[in-house]
Amino acid sequence: MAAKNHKEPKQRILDAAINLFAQKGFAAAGVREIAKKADVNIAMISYYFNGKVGIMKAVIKEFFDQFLEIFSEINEKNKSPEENMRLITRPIINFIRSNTKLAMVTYNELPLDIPEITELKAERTSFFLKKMSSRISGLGLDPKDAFRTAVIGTSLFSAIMMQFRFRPVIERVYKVKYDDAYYKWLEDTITTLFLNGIQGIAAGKKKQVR
Amino acid sequence: MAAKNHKEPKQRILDAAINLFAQKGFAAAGVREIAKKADVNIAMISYYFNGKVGIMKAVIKEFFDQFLEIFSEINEKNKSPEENMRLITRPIINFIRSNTKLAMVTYNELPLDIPEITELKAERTSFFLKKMSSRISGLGLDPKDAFRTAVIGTSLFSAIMMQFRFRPVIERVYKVKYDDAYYKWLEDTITTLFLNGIQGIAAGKKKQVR
DNA sequence: ATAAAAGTTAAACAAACGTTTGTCAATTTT
DNA sequence: AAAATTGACAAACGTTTGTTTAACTTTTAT
Repeated sequence: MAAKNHKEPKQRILDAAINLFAQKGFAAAGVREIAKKADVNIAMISYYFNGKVGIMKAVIKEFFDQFLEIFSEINEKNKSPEENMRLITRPIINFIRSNTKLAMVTYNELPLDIPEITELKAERTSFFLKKMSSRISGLGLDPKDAFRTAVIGTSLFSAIMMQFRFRPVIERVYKVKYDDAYYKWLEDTITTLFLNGIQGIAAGKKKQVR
Repeated sequence: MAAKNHKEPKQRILDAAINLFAQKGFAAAGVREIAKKADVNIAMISYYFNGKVGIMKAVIKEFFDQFLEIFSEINEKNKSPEENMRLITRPIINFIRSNTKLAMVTYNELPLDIPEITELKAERTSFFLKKMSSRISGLGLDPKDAFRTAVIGTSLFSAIMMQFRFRPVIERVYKVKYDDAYYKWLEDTITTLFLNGIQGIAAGKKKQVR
């Protein structure tokens, strides 16, 4: 139950909190539970984070800081549309795969009202919105139509996120393992889906059935 | 603050709970707050729902019961692919529009661990998964590839859901109002996006910019 | 009209909540 | 070596949590 002690206490608290927030939500995870899992005294939470919501602030900052760094900066003009689309889907999938709980906590708590965090959330979310919008507009859409590209960009992110949120059900119902092969397949599927739609998927019969 | 008294107490509790759950999440919403908003004594919650999680059970049941009823039963063979796609996107958008908070509560709490509800969630979610999968497979994809159509179906639902979860940010950043015109435009956009992808959207220049 | 059932209430329950206090050990600075 | 700062701890703080009890009123059934 207790955590590994080879990390700094502050980091141990953050790790434990992310795990518990992902499992039961921010409000349902108690500070005693977090402290126990982090193998740390309860008082250390206020000492390092100024209270429970301070942890959530740190979580949100960490997610957005890391996420906004994942894209290679430029869309190469000489690459195919599919390859350019892949340059968006791949980093998103890989990032969420490596930071599943961090992403799920942030995604889950974003629409919820936590008074002390409202400003931080609004600021980071609008930045996220613009980033996704600009990445999508590099695919041949009108850059002036930022609203449309924002809707598409958030749809893409949410669609990928959904595969992680529903992982337990999907694995059980369709007898699927979330392994390397699956993530490769998911990248292909999402890429084709968002580039050419369901008709694009139906046309590409070369893909094997899973 | 207090609710309208022309409804039955049980329904008032449910309405108040859905509103508060949507605003701050299940765990953060207290029974006293719910009772106050419903204009009902606290004890009535245990009386009608056997406690707080009983309300959540009722919420989940209501969402899935209502959602699984929205689709017209058959995909008409003589309609265009776009019209058949629209027969999926339109009811989803309309339903979430009319039941935004109910949908947001369910969507938000689904991945979270609430011990007494695990079974109910699993059962309903897998049913939801299969329903979405079968609807998508009617669009020209191989019905035997249920896993692929499930991924597409959940992506579609999540993409639409995202537009409601991010509504405050989107409205502010892009100066958009969520009115009839917006929902019509959203239906067009999501329909084209999932049927023909971003390239389909880029090709359809007849659509006006918002 | 009488009895039984259902609905409603205020008050109290123990348990859990997040935070803070005061004390002591360890480290760093002077 | 002395002083100051930082890190860590057990214990207690006052609230708030979800639930239940017992008394009471209203409605329904006999």
